[in-house]
Amino acid sequence: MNPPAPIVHPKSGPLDTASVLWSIAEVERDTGLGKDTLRVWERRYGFPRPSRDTLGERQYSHAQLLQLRLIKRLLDMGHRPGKVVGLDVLALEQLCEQATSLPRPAHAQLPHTASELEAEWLLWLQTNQFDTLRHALQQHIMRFGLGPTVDQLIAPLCVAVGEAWLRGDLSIYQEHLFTQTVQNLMREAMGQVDSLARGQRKPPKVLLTTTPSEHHQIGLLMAECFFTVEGCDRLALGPRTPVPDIAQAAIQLGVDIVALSFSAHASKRDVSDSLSQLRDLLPESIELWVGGAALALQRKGLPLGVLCIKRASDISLQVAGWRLRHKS
Amino acid sequence: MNPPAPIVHPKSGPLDTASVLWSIAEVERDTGLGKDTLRVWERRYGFPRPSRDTLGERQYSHAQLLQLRLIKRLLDMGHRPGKVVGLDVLALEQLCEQATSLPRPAHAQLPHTASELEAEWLLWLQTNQFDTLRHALQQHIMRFGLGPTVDQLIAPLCVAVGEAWLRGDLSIYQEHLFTQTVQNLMREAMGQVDSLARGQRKPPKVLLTTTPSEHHQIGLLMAECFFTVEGCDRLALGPRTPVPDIAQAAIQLGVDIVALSFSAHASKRDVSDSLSQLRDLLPESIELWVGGAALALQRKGLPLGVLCIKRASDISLQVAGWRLRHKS
DNA sequence: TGCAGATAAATGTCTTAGACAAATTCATTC
DNA sequence: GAATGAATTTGTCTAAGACATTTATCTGCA
Repeated sequence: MNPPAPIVHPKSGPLDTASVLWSIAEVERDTGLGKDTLRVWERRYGFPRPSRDTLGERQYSHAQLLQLRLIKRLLDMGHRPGKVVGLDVLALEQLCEQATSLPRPAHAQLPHTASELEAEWLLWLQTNQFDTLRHALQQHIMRFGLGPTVDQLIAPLCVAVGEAWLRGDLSIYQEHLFTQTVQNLMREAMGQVDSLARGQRKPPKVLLTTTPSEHHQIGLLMAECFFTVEGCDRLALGPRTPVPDIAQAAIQLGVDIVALSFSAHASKRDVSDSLSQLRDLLPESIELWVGGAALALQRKGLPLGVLCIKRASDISLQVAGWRLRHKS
Repeated sequence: MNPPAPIVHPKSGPLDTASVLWSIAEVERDTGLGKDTLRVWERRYGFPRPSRDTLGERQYSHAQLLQLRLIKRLLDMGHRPGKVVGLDVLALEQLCEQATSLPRPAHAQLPHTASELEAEWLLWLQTNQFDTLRHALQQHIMRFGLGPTVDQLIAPLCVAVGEAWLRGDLSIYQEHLFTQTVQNLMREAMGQVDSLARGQRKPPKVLLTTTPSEHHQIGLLMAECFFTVEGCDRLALGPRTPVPDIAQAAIQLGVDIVALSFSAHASKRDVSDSLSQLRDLLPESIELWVGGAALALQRKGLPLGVLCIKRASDISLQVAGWRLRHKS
């Protein structure tokens, strides 16, 4: 019904990914760039200029798809379409590396246990040793605790996996398996913390979810981990709840805090619109906390009454602050 | 970037859901009907005919949205647009009830423990007693086992929740919380089964996932439960893996079976295209099993070499059959 | 130098109407 | 009944144009 997509199907030809052609609907799904956007870029910037089939419909080459992925990544990092859509692959890759090498110093501040081992962890993924990864992560949790593991190991690993995928060092299914492994692990760990607490949950009561355009759940789970180790009462709605329904849920369930997560793929517009709408719908007594890799969060211009969490580990501090404020 | 959606925002007016207007992008997200489809229906059938703002852009009323949801449900059940898009709400509701009352006898064949208690379970959801629900489900698993619980309790409950949402008896956040509760429970139960087995996993090795247009994961988890109780070696990719990557994963990971799940919202085109493409990409030695509520699966016309699972519980039988075939 | 405000450029999404392949239904014939 | 062929239905693609909104640049003032 929705995006059925005329699948270009290499019946019995060479099965190399390089020779496959992509329809506009498939490119939209793969890159997250809307059909209208793709067409208007072609009109304005002359890229991408796909070939046409007998019907006159666009057929994107694999090279164009890769270039579009690269462009999307750069847009998510804050570049403007007019500056990057016209460039060739080489220039794009330079820009990308230039940017990924910058945030390193920020990470270097922490005990860089992970940062050095990172290559080894990635190797496990590349060789499909997911059980090894799982055990290593479990051990890390036991040794350093859930919070530090999420903050210093899982979060940087997610970034590294994303970059490896972009470089082509990791295939999509490996990224999926990584995500599933990590998610299950976090859920399991939280379950253990809960069973230790024997149902004793302290305030604040927190509602966790994402907006409908945000599919990624892993940031939310990382946040939930920190709320869990603080012993908070949590209600996880999972991803993709419509904004009015988030507000309804928060009010009817009587929560103290609504926590949202935005990945790097979130559009600035969606972030600010959702936040201001939600802030309006919620009573003042309910706080709105938001975090994630989205660029829109790092700029100023967030609506008033929205607390931006820069690092997941800051949640512990903020929870302590909340409890202090509600001591009475 | 992608579907930023001009959010219609009732700044300080009456906050009733009934008075809110919806943009075409929001209607697309809510109903799953594409923008192009909505516009072409208006042109052809005269419905929905939304009002326009000062810019000339479509503003759908809440009543129109509800009617579109109803229509989408009927389409998913196999009705044709030309027959249902022109009808009024009353006729639509009659059609809907007429259809939902039919499949009951099929369910009545089983021990209808659940069917009678269903109202009580739904009441827990409506009153937000999710812990009660959770405990009751856990108890049910302990008493009757994971397989029977999934087959006779969880699956019908999912259907009942979907219908309750359509009737307006359940809000979206309650449906989300239900889904999360059930998903966590199934994952937990599978974890327990695994820990009992101490890593001993027998063939067949199964890869579980959905296609990119299929967001729903719960059917997949139900399937995974049955593979788990059979002691199979499982690899869960989570939802939304591109078809070529499913094939790549299956080959590189050396699985015996690829298991896909399609919810009722899946379009026929997507189902058949994905299945035939995947069947082509996979070697014959890897079996392709598919199940779910999608209508396309119940009709004949599935590609050769695809095994359609009518009920989740059939998985146990099929696994036994597979093992018999691979005895040598 | 730094900050406010106005102007100009950029950008994504919506609009229109037409076209056509693929799927489905209906009528006809064996 | 089952199968063949014609007619209808249906979703998605195409085109260029329009415009609100956001971002960048320039200007003036402290």
